Amino acid sequence: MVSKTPDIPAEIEIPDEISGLRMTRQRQEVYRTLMQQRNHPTANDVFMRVKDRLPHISLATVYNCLEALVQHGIIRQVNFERESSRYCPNLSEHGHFHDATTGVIHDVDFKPGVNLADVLNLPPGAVIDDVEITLRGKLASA
Amino acid sequence: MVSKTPDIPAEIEIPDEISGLRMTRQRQEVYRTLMQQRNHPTANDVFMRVKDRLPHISLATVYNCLEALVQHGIIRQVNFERESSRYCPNLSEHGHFHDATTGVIHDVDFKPGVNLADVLNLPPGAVIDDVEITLRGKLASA
DNA sequence: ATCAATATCAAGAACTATTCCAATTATAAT
DNA sequence: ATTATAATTGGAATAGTTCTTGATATTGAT
Ligand SMILES: [Mn+2]
Ligand SMILES: [Mn+2]
Ligand SMILES: [Zn+2]
Ligand SMILES: [Zn+2]
Repeated sequence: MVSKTPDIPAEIEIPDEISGLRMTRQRQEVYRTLMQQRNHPTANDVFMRVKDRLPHISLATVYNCLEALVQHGIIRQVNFERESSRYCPNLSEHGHFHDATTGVIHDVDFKPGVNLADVLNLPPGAVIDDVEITLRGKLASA
Repeated sequence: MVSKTPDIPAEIEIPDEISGLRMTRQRQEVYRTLMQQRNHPTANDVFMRVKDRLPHISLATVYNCLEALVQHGIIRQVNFERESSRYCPNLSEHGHFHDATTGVIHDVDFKPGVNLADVLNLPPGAVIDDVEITLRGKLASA
C-alpha cells in the first residue's frame, strides 16, 4: 500500500534563486517539505520525507541544505533544550510553545506594539539583534 | 606560584541536605563553584574549577551533580543554540542576554507585573509551566 | 560548444557533548 | 557489624552534527 492521500494538496512554486542562494533540486525539496510540514521537523524528519522525491539524497545533504537555507534567512533553526534542532519556515518574528502532553510545537506570535524593554530589565546600552522565546506547558483539553 | 588571591573571598555555607537532596562533598563543591563563578559556566568549566578542591572528581560526576541539582531546582540549566549547556544558580525567573562581542552572558530580570499573555498571542487554553527568553546582541561600548 | 573555475552533493569518517555501564566506595538503616 | 541503598569513577557507548574527500553539476568565459 504505497499510495496515500496527501494531506496538503498543492505544489509549491519555488524560484530558481532566493536571496542569492542557488535553489538546487535538493534545496527545493528540503524547502518544500518545510513549507508543507509546518510542525517543526528535525533534520531527520526532513530527510525521511524528502527521500520520497529524491531517493538518492543523503542526510549530510539535508543538513547542508538546511544550513544554507538558515544562513540565507529563508528558514529558521529552533532548539529545545538539548533535543535535535528543528526547522521552521515561519519568518515572522515568533516564539514557540511546546505542548508537554502532545509534543506539538505551536508558533506563538508577538502582540503588536510590544517592545522588550517594557518587559525586561535589559543591561544598559544593550542592542538586541535576536530574540528567542520558548514556552513549555499544557493545553487545557476541555 | 600556586597561591592566588581569590576574587571572591567568603566561604559559602552549604547545608547537608537541600530539598531532599543529599549534599555530598562533590555536590557541595559543584554548587559552591556555581555560586562563586556566576558567569554561567559549562560542565567542563565547573569540572576544571572543582578539580582544585577535589582532584579525584570525574567529569561524569560533575554531570551527575549538575543533573541532581537541576532536578531538585537548586540550579538551572541554560542552553544557547547547540552549544554546551551552561549552569546558573540564579533561581529568580530571568532570561539571558548573550553579548556577541564579549561572549558574556548577562542575567535579565523580568519587569515586575508583566505577564506573558500581554506580550504573546498564546494558543487558547495554554497553561505555561516554563518560560525561556534568550537575547543576543551587543552592549554599546561607549 | 568547449573548457576552466566554482559550487554542490554523497558517503562515510570524525567530532563532541552527554549518557550509560560496571565496579568500587560511601552513607544510611537495622 | 551487617546489609541495603545511593553516589562516584573511569571508560565505553551514543547521537546529533560537522568534516573530508572525491564525484557531479553548474556557471561564465572563450
Ligand atoms: Mn520528529
Ligand atoms: Mn567556557
Ligand atoms: Zn516556528
Ligand atoms: Zn542565569
